[in-house]
Amino acid sequence: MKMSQGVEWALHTCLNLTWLATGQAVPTGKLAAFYELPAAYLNKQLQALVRAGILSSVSGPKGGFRLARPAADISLLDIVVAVEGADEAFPCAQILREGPGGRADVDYQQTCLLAQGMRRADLAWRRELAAQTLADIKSQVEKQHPDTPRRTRARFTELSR
Amino acid sequence: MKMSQGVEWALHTCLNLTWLATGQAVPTGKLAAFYELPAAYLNKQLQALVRAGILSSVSGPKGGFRLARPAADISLLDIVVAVEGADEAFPCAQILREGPGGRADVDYQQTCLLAQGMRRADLAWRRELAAQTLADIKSQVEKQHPDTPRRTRARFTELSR
DNA sequence: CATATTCTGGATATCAGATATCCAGGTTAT
DNA sequence: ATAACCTGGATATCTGATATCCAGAATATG
Repeated sequence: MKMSQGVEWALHTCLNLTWLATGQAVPTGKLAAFYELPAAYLNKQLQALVRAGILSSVSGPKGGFRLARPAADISLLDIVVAVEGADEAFPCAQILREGPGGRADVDYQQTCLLAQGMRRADLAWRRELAAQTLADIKSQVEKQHPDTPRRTRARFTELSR
Repeated sequence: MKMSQGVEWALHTCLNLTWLATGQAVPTGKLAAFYELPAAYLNKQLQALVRAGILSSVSGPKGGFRLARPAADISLLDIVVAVEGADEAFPCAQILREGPGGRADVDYQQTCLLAQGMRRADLAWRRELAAQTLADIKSQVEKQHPDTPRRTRARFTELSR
């Protein structure tokens, strides 16, 4: 039941991008150096975020990644789904097919009451993640640490590559 | 973000046990044959359920497993935690330590606002699972399929080993 | 136009955990 | 005494996450 590490990278990277001028693109190298992450692998997550429409990419010198839409329109769920995939955590393997009265023509993923119970929890999880946007987190951080925007921008500037 | 297959096995196995006389113990072989599962591996999950106090085991001939407490006192969360472990799905790797102003003496798992947002969703998930007991599921099933108790007992009887 | 920078996507290697099997040893009904 | 059954450890296999590399395309700059 572990979520991949890439989710944390993606969340923090997207949050950092909220503190930059909207037009400014940041290359993978700088985004990775910010937290000393492996650049080539972080790039895979960034590509997933681009495919999901959360980031947009720019090729060439001065290229890189930036948020594709306002932070208020990006939920934590958007980012998690982009990196982890949209599948539910509970894999209903249709175990009931093998049980007494099991029938091949029934979709137990839908009818199995245990699967429904698990799905109910899964939906509550998604609802909670969808209710929180990057803009929410951003403003919470700025309230607790008012110098974070300045420090983040400064860090990106000083990172050589 | 996939949950292990064993969770589904454990959930259905525990549910099936709610339809047996409370004193009756069922050996691993029968529990596995019920859904054509690998017995030796299912046994590992059963052992985990015993350690969690959900099942109790009986050695020797006529031995096996039975519920250790009333179905109303066993939540879906109890079973999931017993098999999957109690860890949160979101692994906060303390990424902020490497960022600007990161300090080694701060527990970012507690203070990081993104980690808190993920934890909020995790708690909602657990709350939803804790609110559903085996007794709830059992009564829902019996409402939709009144012959399930009889059929389940019959299946256990006919399974040779 | 030439060059250097950067993204894209595929191929590949490595490692951890899930899945699965087996066995030696302990318990207990008959 | 024997056979059925659980326990826990050792081990094998397979899958997915982690990680690296490279060839090709896009583009800013001089």
